[in-house]
Amino acid sequence: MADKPTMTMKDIAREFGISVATVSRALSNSPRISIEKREAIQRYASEHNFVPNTLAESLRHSKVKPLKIIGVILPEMVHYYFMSILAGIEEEAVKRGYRVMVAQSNEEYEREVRICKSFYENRVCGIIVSQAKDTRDYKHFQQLIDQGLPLVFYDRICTGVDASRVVVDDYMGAYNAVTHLIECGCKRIAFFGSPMSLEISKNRYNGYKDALLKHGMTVEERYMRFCDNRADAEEIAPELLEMDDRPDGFFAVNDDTAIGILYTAKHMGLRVPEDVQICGFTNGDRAKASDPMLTTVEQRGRKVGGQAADILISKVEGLSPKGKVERRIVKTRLVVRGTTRE
Amino acid sequence: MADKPTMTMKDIAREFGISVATVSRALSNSPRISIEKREAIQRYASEHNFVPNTLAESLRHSKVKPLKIIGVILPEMVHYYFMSILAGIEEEAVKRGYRVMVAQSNEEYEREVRICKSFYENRVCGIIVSQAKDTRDYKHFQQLIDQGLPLVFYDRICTGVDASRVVVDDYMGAYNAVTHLIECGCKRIAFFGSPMSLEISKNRYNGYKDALLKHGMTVEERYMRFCDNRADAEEIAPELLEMDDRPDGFFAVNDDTAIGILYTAKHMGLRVPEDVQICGFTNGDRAKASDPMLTTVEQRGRKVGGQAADILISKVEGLSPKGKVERRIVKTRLVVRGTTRE
DNA sequence: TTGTGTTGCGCAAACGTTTGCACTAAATGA
DNA sequence: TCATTTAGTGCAAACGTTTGCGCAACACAA
Repeated sequence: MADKPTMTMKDIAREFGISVATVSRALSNSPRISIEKREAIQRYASEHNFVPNTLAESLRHSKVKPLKIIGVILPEMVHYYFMSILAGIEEEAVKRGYRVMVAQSNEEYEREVRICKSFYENRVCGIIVSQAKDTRDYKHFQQLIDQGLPLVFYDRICTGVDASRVVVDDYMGAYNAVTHLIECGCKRIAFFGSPMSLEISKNRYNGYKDALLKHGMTVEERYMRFCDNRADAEEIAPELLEMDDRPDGFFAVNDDTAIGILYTAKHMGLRVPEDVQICGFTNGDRAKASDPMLTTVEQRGRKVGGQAADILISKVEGLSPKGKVERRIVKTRLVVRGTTRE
Repeated sequence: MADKPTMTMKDIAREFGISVATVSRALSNSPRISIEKREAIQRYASEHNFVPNTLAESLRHSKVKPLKIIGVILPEMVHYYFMSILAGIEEEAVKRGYRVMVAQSNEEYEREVRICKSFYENRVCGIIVSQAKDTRDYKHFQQLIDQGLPLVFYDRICTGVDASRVVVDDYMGAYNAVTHLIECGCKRIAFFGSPMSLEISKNRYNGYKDALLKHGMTVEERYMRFCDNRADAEEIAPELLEMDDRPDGFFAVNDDTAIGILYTAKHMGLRVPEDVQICGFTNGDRAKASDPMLTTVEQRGRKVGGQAADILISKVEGLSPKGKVERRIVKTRLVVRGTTRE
């Protein structure tokens, strides 16, 4: 904010009685300037904290130098996990001298495309994105990459383009959660998840399945439902809970759904965790607000965001090759609370 | 993203067989160019969607034109109210062709100062901020204003500088909440709030007080506590609940605290809402996750954010005078759920 | 002496605008 | 008729860099 009296190369040139060209070359370390003069000029410049005029530089090169701004696209903002990720990105970014520009796609393809375009025009140095549910076409992402902008996906990775990605270990998260339920004595564990079109649903389902098989249990269709929100859970859970051999354990794809199951069970007169045990996924604000508090898989949004930012910045700064695809997997952590016995 | 073959004034000049200067003047509508030529040039330019090179423009004027980027400072990101506000800002911004850059102060003064500086250097067109709890000194804000950057405060307004602000109607929110408790039959209503140093605490307290007085009740010191989080609430609430004439109603400054009170009461064997009624403030994720669900004051973060962005953009675009201080108050809305009888 | 390099630096054009000034031609006034 | 105004346009400098090219000075070899 301090208003620099804005010194130019001309000033330096005058000071040394030399030409601007020489100053320019000295500062860019051209070997065509004698070493003594070069150093003298560089010292003088840095002492008087000379900073080259970006405008002129860019104009000359007829291309602008990318700013230290990371573009982040969230499917929606008011969402615990996404906000945690944003927080993680911001922290890592600040640490390394970057800022973040943020936008929400509202899960709409059209919006996502517009955001990409706008980010590009605003000259962000790279983009971190979780694609909208709507998105089936990946041209807008590919274009960015073609323009040389590094791209990193998180959470919902894009299968259409080959870019770096960081996701949470959904498989192990689910595997551990279900194993925990089994260890707490559950014999019939239900699965409430999203349709398998999303990578993460598939992974969580596989974790669920493998945990069952590993412990000699069978995977039963009738204990599985496509359901990923509370309203649906409250509608669907009674079907299961009224069965003769009703599930005594539930693994839900997120906390919201888990809480729907929890209260449905309670209102049906079942005790949690004595009669029914429940495990969610996320560990957001809700998890601690329920009664009993929710056992859940901590999704480590901050960590995910931090890793995504790290990958991106490393590419931007050339610390790691731009083309190289990095895939990082953040470990989840089971948070045991009141909806499981232990 | 579409790579324009980047046409310059020179191209236009060549096309018309005139000089660049004339083109420049024609496009800037100088009366010194004959009207026919002016229009012809303008038509040609827009038909070939010529867009002037910002770099050159800025270089010439030796000052850069502000970008359409709004800087937003949040005390912390992972916080329901603040994310709602951010979402509201983003929506309004997008609607009007702006983008948002975001940073969190973590409630630290130092960080806040650095963010302001960095935002300025990144040439945001204005800043929307809720000051950190730490902040006692307002020079950094004043400097921004002095540099001509519009500033809008939300939530925690800064008393040190005279800038536009948008806050929620804390007074009426509290007043209505407490009135609701009274109408539900509460005779002894406790108040759990933050210290009165913050404007918002004072307002909520006043709303509480006036609602009591208005209904012929008295304000009793012993029913009031400085407490604004769950951990403290769980420690403090028992004191009150063990009194002979224990409160039968609680008004808490946020949902977190309210939930602390709720569960403390339940664990002490009291029934909610039969024995004790509770009302919170925020209406975040937690509010619907508790059992029973929390009656609370909806804080309308999206609306607050939208209004803040509106004020800011109007100033940036000169629709409203920059110097004028706007104060907007967003109405709250009482959301009645299970922790009050009605 | 001439030829051939090498070293160190400056000139000037270029990037795409804006703008003060000057110039021409036509119109107007006395 | 000549002086003055006016309208319409172009020249060229300026903004702060970068960079191809050329030039001077000197060294060294033949």
